[in-house]
Amino acid sequence: MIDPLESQLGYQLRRASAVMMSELGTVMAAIGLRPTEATILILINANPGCTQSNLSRQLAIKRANMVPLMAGLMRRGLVARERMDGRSHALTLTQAGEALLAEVQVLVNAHEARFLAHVAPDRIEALEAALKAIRNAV
Amino acid sequence: MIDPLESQLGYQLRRASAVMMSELGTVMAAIGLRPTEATILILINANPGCTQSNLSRQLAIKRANMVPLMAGLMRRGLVARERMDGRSHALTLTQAGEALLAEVQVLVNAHEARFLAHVAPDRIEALEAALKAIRNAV
DNA sequence: TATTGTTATACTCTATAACTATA
DNA sequence: TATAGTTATAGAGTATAACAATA
Repeated sequence: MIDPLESQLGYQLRRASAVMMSELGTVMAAIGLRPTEATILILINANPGCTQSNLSRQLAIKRANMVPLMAGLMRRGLVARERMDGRSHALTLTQAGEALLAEVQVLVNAHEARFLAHVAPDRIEALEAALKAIRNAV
Repeated sequence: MIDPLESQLGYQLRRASAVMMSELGTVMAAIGLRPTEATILILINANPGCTQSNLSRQLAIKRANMVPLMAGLMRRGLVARERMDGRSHALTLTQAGEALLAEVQVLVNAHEARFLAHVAPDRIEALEAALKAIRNAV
């Protein structure tokens, strides 16, 4: 089959991203997390005391969509929150959350390494720079 | 906010892809197509007489999900199909489909160029090679 | 007035199972 | 037995509008 999409950057980006996301989904399912939930744990750990709105802006997830995500993480005892100023809450990882984050980091690092192994080392810097440029193009 | 995700390839890939896809969605909406519908027109044009299953494999879209997509394109008179062997149909673009495809190509080319303009020329080859490598890593 | 968190809702994309009819 | 097309359905992810409480 002739495929003109092979030479389209946007399409190739979409397919490459889908491959990595799907694989990450499988990997994360082993510890009961979805990729998005894992990114939330990573961000709270790096920014203890941050709010849901902070996360939502950083991850480009609408505030409304953060609600069920956070509820799930709190229900599972991975994240705790404490009232800050009446309308916002400071988020932190619980001990269980920190323990799970350690597993997340191992899995994510292995996942990244697995894919980067297929990219020529002298192209990795260009790949990362190009992705940032595309993200900031708008 | 400290963001460890900035250094993660998979996450950057996802965000870059989301930016381009969202932008393409806006661009394509001007001619009443979603990005996926546009890719179908492109592939049928490059492979007249192909079947739904051919497209589904090439685009990594499940057969079941092709049904409403194709139904929509046929209802709008962009794609025609003709019985081949009783269980499969040969797909072709109608005249209206070809006319719309011409618009698609103009928009897609402009869209690609707009983003590639932000990537250093000597990195584009590395980017494309890396994306292919990632796609084929599984 | 603007922001935080929330509810409700809807739309797209994706996934599976099961059916029919054909090969 | 395998394939093409289909139906129905369920799960994610994402989008908007609107609300209460607070700043």
